[in-house]
Amino acid sequence: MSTAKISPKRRKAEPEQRRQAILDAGLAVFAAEGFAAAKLDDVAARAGVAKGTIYLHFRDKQDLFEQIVRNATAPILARLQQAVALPDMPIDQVLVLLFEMFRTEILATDRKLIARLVLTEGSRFPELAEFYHREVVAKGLALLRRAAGRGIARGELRSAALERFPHLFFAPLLLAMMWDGLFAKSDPLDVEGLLTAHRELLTGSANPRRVRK
Amino acid sequence: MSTAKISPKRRKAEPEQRRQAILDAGLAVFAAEGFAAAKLDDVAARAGVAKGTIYLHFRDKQDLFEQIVRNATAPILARLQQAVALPDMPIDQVLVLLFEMFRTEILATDRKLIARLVLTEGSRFPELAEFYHREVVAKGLALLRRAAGRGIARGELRSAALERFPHLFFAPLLLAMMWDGLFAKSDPLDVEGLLTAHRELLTGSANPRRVRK
Amino acid sequence: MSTAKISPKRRKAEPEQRRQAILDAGLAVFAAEGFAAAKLDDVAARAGVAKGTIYLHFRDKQDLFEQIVRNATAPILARLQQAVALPDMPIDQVLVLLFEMFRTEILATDRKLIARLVLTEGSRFPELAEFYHREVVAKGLALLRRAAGRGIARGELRSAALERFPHLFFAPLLLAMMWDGLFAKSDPLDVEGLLTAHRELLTGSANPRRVRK
Amino acid sequence: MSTAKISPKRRKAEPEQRRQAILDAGLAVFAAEGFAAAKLDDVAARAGVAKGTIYLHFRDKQDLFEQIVRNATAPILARLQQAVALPDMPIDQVLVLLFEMFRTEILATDRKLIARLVLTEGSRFPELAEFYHREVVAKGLALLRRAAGRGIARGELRSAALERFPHLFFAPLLLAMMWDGLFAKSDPLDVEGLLTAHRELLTGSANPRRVRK
DNA sequence: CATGAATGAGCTTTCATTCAT
DNA sequence: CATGAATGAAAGCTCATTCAT
Repeated sequence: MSTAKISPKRRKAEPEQRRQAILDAGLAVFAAEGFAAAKLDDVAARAGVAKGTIYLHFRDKQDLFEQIVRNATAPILARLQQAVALPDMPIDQVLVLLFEMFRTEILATDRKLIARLVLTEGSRFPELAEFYHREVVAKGLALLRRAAGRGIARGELRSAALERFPHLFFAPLLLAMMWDGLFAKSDPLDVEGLLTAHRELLTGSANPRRVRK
Repeated sequence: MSTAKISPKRRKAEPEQRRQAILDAGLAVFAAEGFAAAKLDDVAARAGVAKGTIYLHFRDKQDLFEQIVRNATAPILARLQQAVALPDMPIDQVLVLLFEMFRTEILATDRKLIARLVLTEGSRFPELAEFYHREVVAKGLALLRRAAGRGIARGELRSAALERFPHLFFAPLLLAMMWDGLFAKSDPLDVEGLLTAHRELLTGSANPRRVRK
Repeated sequence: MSTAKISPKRRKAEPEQRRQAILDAGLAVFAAEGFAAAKLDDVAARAGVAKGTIYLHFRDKQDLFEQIVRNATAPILARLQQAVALPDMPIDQVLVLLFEMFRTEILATDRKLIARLVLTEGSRFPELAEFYHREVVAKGLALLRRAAGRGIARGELRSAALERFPHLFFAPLLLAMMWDGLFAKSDPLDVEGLLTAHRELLTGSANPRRVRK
Repeated sequence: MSTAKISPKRRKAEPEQRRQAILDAGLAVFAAEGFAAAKLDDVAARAGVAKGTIYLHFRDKQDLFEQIVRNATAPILARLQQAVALPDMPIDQVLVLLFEMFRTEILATDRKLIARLVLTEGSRFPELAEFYHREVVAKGLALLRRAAGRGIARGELRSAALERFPHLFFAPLLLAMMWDGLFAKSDPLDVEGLLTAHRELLTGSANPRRVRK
């Protein structure tokens, strides 16, 4: 009775699951080896499928790579939408939220690998880089540019420069993302401390709450 | 015997020139293609030597790659030494100097390619990453940590966090380095503006000198 | 039970129709690509069946190929039987009939593709070549050998050689069959003219009827 | 002493010899298996080189195939030139010469394989077919068209049709070339007899010498 | 019977590395 | 030292064949 139910479901559900398994395996392998050195044999093995199966879902190695990145964009965008929809709040709280979101939703997940792949391989895939810029980077910058504008209007931010260069909000996030996997072994980075310090700098003469602690 | 006289100096000098030509060509090719996709054929062609000649100077492809990075470290270190040896000066001036140095000595030169290679390939070469961290990153951080300490002592910096996380000085430099080659085409970055804005944030309520100018 | 009634004939007829559709599709694909380069995917698509269906009717790719050729033999044999059964007539009329039959029944139909396939792939399928020789080639030669014998006896053919080498009747047909598809684009062949000229040569001092026209 | 001489020669002479070895091996393998089924592994093994060596001389499999055919054209052309340069002689002698040349220079050599390859694979390589038509077929036809014209003028040939369709001279050669390798095993063909009979037909009221025998 | 997703052996092609000259 | 032809392991991709549904 149980098998009678499981079996039909497994067969029906599998196509998309298989595709996802390949995407997941591909991400792991591409992240570990880089695009050029990644072996589709390894991807297949890790996904638990035969080599040929990859080609039922993806045109070729490059297509798989691009689908991995494109596929991971949707959830990030969803997070950004949430952030955009937040009620107006002090810039300091916005940053606390954003940095926390970054730590839990990006750094602690596979999405960190996606972002790193874009950074490390993007220059060899111009269309992909452009896609990522358009869908993720530009939107994130716009979001923070607006928040910065409001913060400046309210007098919460001293420097107008943040509206012109919202990149400055993100630079330490980028650094944190790259540090790990490069220098983490010899010199681990206290990401929480880094981001707290970053907030201090951005929001002015130190964060009283933090400082007192 | 006659040939030995015709070009005694050239014969002596050439091996080292050849080595350097290979290093230069290798940097260009590795930077353009990444380690795995780089072809030693291309390196040899670009260096104007035969493919076999590479193996007279380097054990294998990986050794060439590591030598390229290690070889480029010395000049960067020299710059850092200069910076360390500078007389004590206001933190603002230190930053102006450092950011200018970064723009002219790194961003505008091949050293930018070296740094990018470390960032993009470093995780596959742990020893190399460790070497780079020890020789360049750690020293740069220490330098700025000291400068930050002095700045705080003098009241030029509001936030003590910069002494704990001198990384924050560098994060926008990292961003500038990666932006180019990824998103430059669709959204060029005003690096000078970015770094000026960054200084404003670091040194407090806007940069009066800049503003007046 | 209800389905059994809805289309009792269709259900019975379909299997054979399907088989024929696969044979037709296979001929087209094998003729266009050759045996080795032909893809069963293409055959299935062209036949409007699933790939697996091919294996319900044929053991494997090679079996399909052989069945295609064997299957096409029957109609050719029927034509040959007709020709054999013809009343005794002047050799010239026999040739007119035969060449016309060749043009309309072979050259203008898919059977041209069959013959070409035997010529181009036969050496890799010895049994098939032997089958084709036994069933078609040998019979055709025998037919013409008899006709030649009668023509010589009647003084319609000058050369006894045609009885020993009835192949000479067929050689231009072979040439016509191969020319097309090889050189037709740069140098189209007037098959009717060729066969008429051929008859002139075979039947002696020009064909008076043709010449006068 | 002997090795001292052999060694330098072997190294210098080899490049072109190697290329030729690959061409020869390729012809054998392509002729035996057809283009699509031929394995470059087999070509390399038969040529006594490593697989990669093929790619030092030929762009890819198709290039190797085309070079094999193109490479074999020169000697055939040379033979044709000789034939063209022959002094004017009775058409019967021309045919004796030509057919003999065909038997010894084509049928008995690897060039037979070349011609067969063009026939069996030409339709998949239109440029190659066109090349072969232009360089070999058209020239051969022109040669015989001239000879036919002279023969007709002299009254040695009864039918003017041969000038319009010199193809008729060649058709039995084509048949002989294809017969072998297809039906030779079950029904060997007496090529000499066939060509003699063909000459009888072409040159008129039988060949007295042959007939008496 | 029919389907078509899945398989994996097998093929072409590349390229780091070697070595005779 | 320098060369570059040769090597052959390794990787991407294809497609005949199978089999659960």
